[in-house]
Amino acid sequence: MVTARDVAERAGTSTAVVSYVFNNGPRPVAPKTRQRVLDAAAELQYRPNALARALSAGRTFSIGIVVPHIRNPYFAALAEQLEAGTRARNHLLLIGDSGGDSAQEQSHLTSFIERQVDGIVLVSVRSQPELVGLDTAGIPVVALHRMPGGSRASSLAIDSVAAAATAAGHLVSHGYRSIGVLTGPIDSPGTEEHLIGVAEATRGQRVKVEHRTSEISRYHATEVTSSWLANERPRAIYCATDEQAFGVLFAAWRAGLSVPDDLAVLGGDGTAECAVTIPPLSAIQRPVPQLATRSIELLLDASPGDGPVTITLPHELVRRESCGCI
Amino acid sequence: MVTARDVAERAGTSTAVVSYVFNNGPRPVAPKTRQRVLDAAAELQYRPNALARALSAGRTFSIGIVVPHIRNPYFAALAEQLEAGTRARNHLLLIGDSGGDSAQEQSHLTSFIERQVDGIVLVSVRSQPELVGLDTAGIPVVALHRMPGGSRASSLAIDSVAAAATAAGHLVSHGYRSIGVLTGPIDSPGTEEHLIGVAEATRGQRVKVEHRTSEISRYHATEVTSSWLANERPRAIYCATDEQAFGVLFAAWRAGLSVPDDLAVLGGDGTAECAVTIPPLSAIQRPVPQLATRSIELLLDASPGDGPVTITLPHELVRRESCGCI
DNA sequence: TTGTATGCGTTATCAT
DNA sequence: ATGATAACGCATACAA
Repeated sequence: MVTARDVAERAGTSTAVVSYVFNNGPRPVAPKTRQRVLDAAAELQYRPNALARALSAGRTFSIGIVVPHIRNPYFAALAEQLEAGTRARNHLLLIGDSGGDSAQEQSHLTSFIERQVDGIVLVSVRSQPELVGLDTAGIPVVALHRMPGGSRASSLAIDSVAAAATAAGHLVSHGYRSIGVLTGPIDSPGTEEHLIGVAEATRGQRVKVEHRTSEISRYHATEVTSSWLANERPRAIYCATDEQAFGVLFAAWRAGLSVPDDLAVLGGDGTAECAVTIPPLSAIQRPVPQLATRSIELLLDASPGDGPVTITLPHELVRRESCGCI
Repeated sequence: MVTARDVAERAGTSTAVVSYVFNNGPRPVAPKTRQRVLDAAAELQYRPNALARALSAGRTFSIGIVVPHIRNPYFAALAEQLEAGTRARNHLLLIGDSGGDSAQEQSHLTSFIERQVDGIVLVSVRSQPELVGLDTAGIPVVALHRMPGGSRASSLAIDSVAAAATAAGHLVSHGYRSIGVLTGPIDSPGTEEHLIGVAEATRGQRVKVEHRTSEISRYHATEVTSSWLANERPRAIYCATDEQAFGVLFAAWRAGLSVPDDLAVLGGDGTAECAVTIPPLSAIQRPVPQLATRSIELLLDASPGDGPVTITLPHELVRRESCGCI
């Protein structure tokens, strides 16, 4: 490995000057000296050691994100946006996949603490994440869903109750009188909100609501839906996530049902993939770009003093063919 | 931050002993002392600083992967497997998304060098990646596609020529006499091999072969395919990647064409998603688990001395409905 | 078995 | 403007 010392020797100067050159400060360097350093560095292919730099400077220029499943298009989109955003600010994004498992989630968080990330974006599998160690480590956290009161983490999310109400309301306005709701496991973040929202929108509407859960996987959603459709099936299904909606679409096709004529379907994330499903999927759209941008701002621009904040972002209903709109 | 020194003080011992305890060596520690250290560490919620550890030990326990597009299910699957594999070996996986851009790819590689990763898995956007700096940094690299001769990187891949031949041969065996081939950009890794393989399999078969390219994106593939289908369309299309095949499926549906009756489709990755597309997608299947496992072995278990290796893994044709098999 | 002291590569303070 | 040097937190060779 070639170090600042090697560069200094070759340039006939000291390591301090090498550091000044590569950081544009904090001390000025004579143009001639600077050039000698740059030349020496180029010839030696010198790359500053980010570890040493971080150890000395006290920040790593990295942030971490933990998601339940990186193959879920919504989380992949989130990771993609976050990566772009962090890169634009010269930071590295560390991605942790919890596989929907609480212990693995904690293990990633611990790993991030050990690696001294400057901040963490969290999509927890638990509705009441523990966040053990994060506060004592002094690492800021922003969760992309509601957090229980008194939490040390900031929260940046859409209003899931309102979103579910929007979705259910839209299905009702299509005239569908029996609505199915497919969410993730009972204790996963958002499930309760979705149910409340749907209840609100259908109250006094003479609409039958039925609730099912599946893992947040298109494959498991397909399984669950297949048996659902085989019996007394709803006229429309609102899925808490796109991933599950994809599974519903497939199950409907397998069952020989036409979407939206026999069964209307609504997704809950509004990922880009919705535009090319068969048929294109109407969905509640989460503002991924804002989610990413604001997460980064919250993490990187927060003053040490200020506590956790709770921010609600607007959602949108994107109408495509699966609900019967087009 | 709580350091080893804090733990040592509280346990009434030295930092050396704290280190011995946390690393199970290299010196033994008396059970009683050990327990005191463990207790102190627990009470203080001590987490060893991975940066300092890495700086001192000379390895970071991390490996990096650079892929063109993390939202592509094949790369997402790769990342997922790799992450599981590295975690099993107590390493962290750093994921870099090049966005299909050569400069961004290099920028990620540089970032990985600076962060002193122990190894790099590369899926390059270029058929002749430059890998500047990697060799001088002494970081082992394994590419998941063929590399030009004389490269410093190992190569771990299926035989794309044979895979394409398998695919084209299968379509021919279905009796399709006009076959379309949709690959990524001309200079992307594998494109040439695919064309050669298809040519081999169709030689002297009185089969018409037509080649188109698109970005490796389902959306762009949809665009390209739509105009393709509008004119003199092929009876079957073999796509170099699943991502593109998904776009073809959608374009066919949009055009009112039935798959496989009007148009047969074959994918090139064999991701899990193929099982739930409409209709399910037949595809060449890449051995993602082996790709991941062996990459990790190559990077982590290589003796300093041994040079780059070239390994060919077997592929498989998975028959589903899109080609007409079921 | 345990403590002391040095080095890892960088930054930044204090001299010069 | 630049050089010497002390941290940063941990691992380990060397002492005891």
